[in-house]
Amino acid sequence: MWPLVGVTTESEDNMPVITLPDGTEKPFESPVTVARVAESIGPGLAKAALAGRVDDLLVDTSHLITDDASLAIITAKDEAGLEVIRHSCAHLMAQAVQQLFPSAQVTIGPVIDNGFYYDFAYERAFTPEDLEAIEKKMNEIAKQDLRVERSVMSRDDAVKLFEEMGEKYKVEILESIPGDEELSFYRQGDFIDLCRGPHIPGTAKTGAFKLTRVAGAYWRGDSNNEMLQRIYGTAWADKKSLRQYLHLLEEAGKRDHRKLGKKHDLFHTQEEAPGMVFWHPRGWQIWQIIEQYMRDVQNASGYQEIKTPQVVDMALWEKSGHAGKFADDMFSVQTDNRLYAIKPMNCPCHVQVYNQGLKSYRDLPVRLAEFGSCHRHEASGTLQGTMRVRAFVQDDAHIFCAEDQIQEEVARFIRMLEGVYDDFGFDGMIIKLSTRPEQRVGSDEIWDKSEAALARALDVRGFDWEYQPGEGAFYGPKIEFSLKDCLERVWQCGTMQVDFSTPARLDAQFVAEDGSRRVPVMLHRAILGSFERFIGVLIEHYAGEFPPWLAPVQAVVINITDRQAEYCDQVVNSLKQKGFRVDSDLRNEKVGFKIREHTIQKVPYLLVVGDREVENGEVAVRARNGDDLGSMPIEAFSDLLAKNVEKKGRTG
RNA sequence: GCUCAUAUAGCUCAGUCGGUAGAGCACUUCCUUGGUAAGGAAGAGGUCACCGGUUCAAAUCCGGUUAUGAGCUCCA
Repeated sequence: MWPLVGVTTESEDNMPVITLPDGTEKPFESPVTVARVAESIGPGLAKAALAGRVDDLLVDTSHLITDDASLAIITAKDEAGLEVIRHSCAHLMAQAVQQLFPSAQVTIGPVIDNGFYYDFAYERAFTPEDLEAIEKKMNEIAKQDLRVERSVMSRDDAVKLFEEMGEKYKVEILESIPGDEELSFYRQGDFIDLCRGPHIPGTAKTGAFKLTRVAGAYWRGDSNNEMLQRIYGTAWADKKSLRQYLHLLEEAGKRDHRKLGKKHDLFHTQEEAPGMVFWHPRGWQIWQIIEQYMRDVQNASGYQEIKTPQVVDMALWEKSGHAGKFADDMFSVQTDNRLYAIKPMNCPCHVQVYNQGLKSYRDLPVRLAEFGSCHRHEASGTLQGTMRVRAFVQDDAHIFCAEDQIQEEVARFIRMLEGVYDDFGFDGMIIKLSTRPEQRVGSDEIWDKSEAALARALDVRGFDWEYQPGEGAFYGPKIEFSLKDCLERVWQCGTMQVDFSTPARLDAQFVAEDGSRRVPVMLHRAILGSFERFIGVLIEHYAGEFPPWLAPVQAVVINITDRQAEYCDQVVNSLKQKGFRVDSDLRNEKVGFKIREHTIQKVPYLLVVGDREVENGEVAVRARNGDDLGSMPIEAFSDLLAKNVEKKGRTG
């Protein structure tokens, strides 16, 4: 918390007065700036002050307070202070880059999670060696503690100034701002940048920073524009926080699903099938567990499972509108002079199933689910492990319902999704509601209605959620439910989309109460999203240490000498008959060796069998955290495991 | 698709100035039958991603292709 100070600019004897957090009043000599107030409270605070919050406005420490106000001194301990540091680091970096590479032009440099970046236009890409030099230069400038000064300028003066400096990109930005606006600029030494601020008072207060990587980025985020050089950095209040963050990154890297997928023998990919996954026995085991779990959940929630063709005549995709928009991203095959698409999605096929037989309003809602295998030719640069692939299976379902059923169906779906994420051990989901894009089908009235229905359904459950304006699909708004991977990257998994367009395009109908033919609304929805992505997120979430109900191998029976081999086989068979996933390890190795190996493989339980256990009909149970659970009869272990694997699944 | 980087044994990686390839683990065989995180010995294993160029000589330098990674753009 920062001290919250009341500032009265004019008291009876014409002197400003500040009221400290403890209530004491202090007369104050004009002028009242954030820095001087901090100083009057104490030298420690004066040194720590990075910015101020005057009423609700973030300002520099040099800001002059002219009216009665409440003032908070912002330090590095505040989230807002950290943002100021990061933003100032971006300026510091730009200054360093221009000193080292005078022909580099500046563009923009915002604050992001954990740090900042700045985009430069330069004749070549920056190298890791450049980064080192830039970071060194930044430290030098920081040491000089240059004053950071705010100034204001008219737009036209600013255009002139930046034109003289040869900063084409800045001029372009300035020219896109209305001419009558007065703009603020920040100068530190020889560097000046257009910026709202606030910024730190001097370059020595930039905290602890490190440049992390270079990357290309399009000017104005448009792939038709030239590519700029983006430098990313991370910045923190102090060295300790920076170290902690770097350590976190390192640890997170260890649970990368690609690394663990190899280590635990779950899957692989290879050059012959880019963006497609070869699932190994253990990985496929996990897949099947999840698929059966989802099947149970869906069955309990009123869904009917179907299966539709993989290869469908292009005509259907043209009718649905997908070919027009995504033709380049579809795999296709030409056979017998007929052009087919390998299905990129399941919806049109589900409508074909719905369309069989005339439906009555009494039949609605119809909920059709499919573990639908889809192929999309995603751009090569977007592929990533199992998270973004070209062949994937969705836990897809489409709900055909009447307009007045949307609300209830959405609410019902969200309950189901919450239960599923909970069962998989996820707590922090991120919810976004994407609204109408510029290019869309359907009337504004319908969009109003469906956006409101989705928003209401979220509010009813009391969720935190955000709008993503303009990000909806062309046929309707959508809710996206995302989970985070170990690197805090956000992956969209669940989705709920309202579609007023596809059913009509594909001639879906139902007979209403009054006997008229009407078009149902279609809800597209998925909880896992794709199995590939969801399993990838799961691997990272659990760092490969799956809970017993998901573990591909739940227990390994280990003998000490050859004498117990036969008994081990009996143990494995009896546990397998109960439906558990159990392996034996009868290799001619020492117990310690085998225990080490299976512990590294994160097998939940190791069952050690020596002569003693054979004699008593027991197994010695060791948990994967190293705990010795003692010897127990096989029955007792199977009860223990059963308790740990309690049937997951909720009814929506 | 764009920018940059990377590609060496099944895996993780080393390979200096351009001179015909190396480690650990894994694998095979043998010895060892050992009670809770690595027992010992021997052996086998590589067209250095692919195609081309420079050179007396290329894993190494250059160009292209493919794949992968980071980011950007995209994501029905």
